[in-house]
Amino acid sequence: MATIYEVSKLVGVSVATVSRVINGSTRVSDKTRQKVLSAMQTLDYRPNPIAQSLATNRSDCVGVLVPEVHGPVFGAMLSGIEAELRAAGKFTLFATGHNVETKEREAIRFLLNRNCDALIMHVEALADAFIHQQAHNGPPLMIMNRVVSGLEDRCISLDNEYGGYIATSMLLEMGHRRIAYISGPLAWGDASARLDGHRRALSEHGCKLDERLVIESNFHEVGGSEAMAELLRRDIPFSAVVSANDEMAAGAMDTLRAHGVSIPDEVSLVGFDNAPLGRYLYPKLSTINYPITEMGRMAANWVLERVYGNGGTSIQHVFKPSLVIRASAGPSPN
Amino acid sequence: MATIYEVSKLVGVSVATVSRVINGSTRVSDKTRQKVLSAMQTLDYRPNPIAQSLATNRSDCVGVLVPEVHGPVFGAMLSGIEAELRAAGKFTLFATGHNVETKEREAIRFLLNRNCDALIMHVEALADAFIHQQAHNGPPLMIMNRVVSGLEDRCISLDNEYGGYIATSMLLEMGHRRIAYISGPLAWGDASARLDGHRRALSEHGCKLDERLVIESNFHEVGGSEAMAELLRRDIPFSAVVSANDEMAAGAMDTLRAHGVSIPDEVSLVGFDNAPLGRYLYPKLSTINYPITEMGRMAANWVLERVYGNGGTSIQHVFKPSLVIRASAGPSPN
DNA sequence: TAGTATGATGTAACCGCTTTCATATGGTTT
DNA sequence: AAACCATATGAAAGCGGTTACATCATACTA
Repeated sequence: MATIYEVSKLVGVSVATVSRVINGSTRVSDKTRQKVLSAMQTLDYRPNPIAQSLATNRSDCVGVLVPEVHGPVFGAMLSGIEAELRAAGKFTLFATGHNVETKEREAIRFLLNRNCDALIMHVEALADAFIHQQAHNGPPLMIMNRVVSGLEDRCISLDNEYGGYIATSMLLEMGHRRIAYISGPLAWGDASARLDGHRRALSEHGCKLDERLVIESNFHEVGGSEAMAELLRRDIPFSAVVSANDEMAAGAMDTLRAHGVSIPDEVSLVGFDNAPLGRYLYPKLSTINYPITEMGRMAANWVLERVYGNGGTSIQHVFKPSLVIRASAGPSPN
Repeated sequence: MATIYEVSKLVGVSVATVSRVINGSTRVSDKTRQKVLSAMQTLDYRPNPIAQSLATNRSDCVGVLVPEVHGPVFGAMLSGIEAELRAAGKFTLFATGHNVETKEREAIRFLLNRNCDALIMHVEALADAFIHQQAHNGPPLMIMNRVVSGLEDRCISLDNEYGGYIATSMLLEMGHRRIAYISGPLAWGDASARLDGHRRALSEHGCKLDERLVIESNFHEVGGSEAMAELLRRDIPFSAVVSANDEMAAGAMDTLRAHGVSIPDEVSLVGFDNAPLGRYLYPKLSTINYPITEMGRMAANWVLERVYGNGGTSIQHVFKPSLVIRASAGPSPN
């Protein structure tokens, strides 16, 4: 690989001048610039990014920390982030944290080790205090799907409460009155916000919440399945169920079918996230759209603007979910 | 951030000695090593990886090029790669190529720009010739899901022919004799190999292939749906269908249901890939397992061994698919 | 006891680029 | 014509490490 020295030698100028051409400085005469450019072409010269990084103390790398690489939500988020960053010539470095505190910590260390210019992270296990500290010491931070108080301008999140609200509202408007709810772990902010939305919808429609119809589960398919089994066991009538994510809805659907309950004729079902799997279920799952790809893009744009001074996309911190109406929810049978 | 100079100053040795400690060279006395280590601790010193890269001409980054970041197959592959590389302290840099030649080329350039020590790529659009050239000039290459002749030792792939073979064999053993086949684009190696396996199974069981029951589609859900519609339109009897991937099987299932065909009572259905979606379909999809995560791990291990000299995992180039038996396939009704 | 391995450490060049500061050149202004 | 300015370019000092080579004790050999 040719170096800047060879280019400068070929043209007969100093490396400083070549560097100026590379970096688009105006302080180079047109004639020289042309000669340098053509020499770069001739030698198939490309600046060594490592050397540039060392000299400028920038790496052009953005670290992305997610619980998992795969799965509908994180995959889509990564997709959005990668697309934006690459379009701007920046590199995406990723690591997984598996929602385990030690692993998340270690992943951050790992990414910082690489001198990332910024970090975009989706962490569940780390305490707010740690995030604050990180935000104040390290490189700029963008936090996904979580609102850390005092760092609101660094967070991009979904209005989960509103999502829970519209899910339940839709069912109420279809005439349902007894609506069960399968929640995620209430220790997690998104899960509890979604449930809050459910509560608000009920109360705004003058419907009182029967606590026995709320089950806290774990966001997994099996959990949803078990939660539904428990609901049926309790033998309290309900004509609709909201599940705080699509995976649990899939499990719930399985259990309902196993019990011979027809969807949506006897029981309506609404999920949350608009994961691809919802389209494969039978009947296809009504759900709440979670614009995670755009949220990823937005995070990337924030970084591009804030760290690299590219463009001026105005940044949106809170995204609104929306209804996705499919076959699994219908009018109340009563 | 502390530098190696500050460490050397604090201990009162030269930077060379500190560097030796960092790199685990034996040529340092125990006493000195201890002093250096504790000074590093005191200063919270971590070597600057950029500077190390510049000096050693290694980046500790492995570039990964996939068509898409999300989706069941690539997500799972990335997962395997990232896990292995990170365990070894290497960084994963990724880029997407969208199966478009210009984009794949550009992505490679992008990754090489970053001085990746190795490349793991899943490319569809690039010609063998280009890959050969890349393999001979650039850093070590690992090619996923494709066998490039002359570079077999750089490829990790699935025995697609065998997968097609066992899918159809299973149906034959269940008594099916008229088996339709929905294929992926036959220009792609994996799609045509899968169909070859189907052919072999039929002929080994003394069953002759009715070409009218083979439809070339596009690996997408809608394509599968349309292919099935076409099969039904042709009105040639069949009691089972093999789909060359799960997505098309999902589409096919939809169409069958829309036509009131019961699965598996009237028609058995088998997919390919063992994507998560298969578990969500109703009835749950029988399919062929594609051990993509392990293949990703294997690729990463190859890189670790070949490029970084870590460990000696013996490398497996061709993986065998296996049956996943679920509800969508049953005995022939005849 | 002089001669010689051997192991620990230091010196300094180098990796490829950026950037500050100094210098040269030619054109304006007065 | 002297004084001044703007502009293009070069020289050289970093950035933070690695490593070939030199040096210096120390211990061992004969």
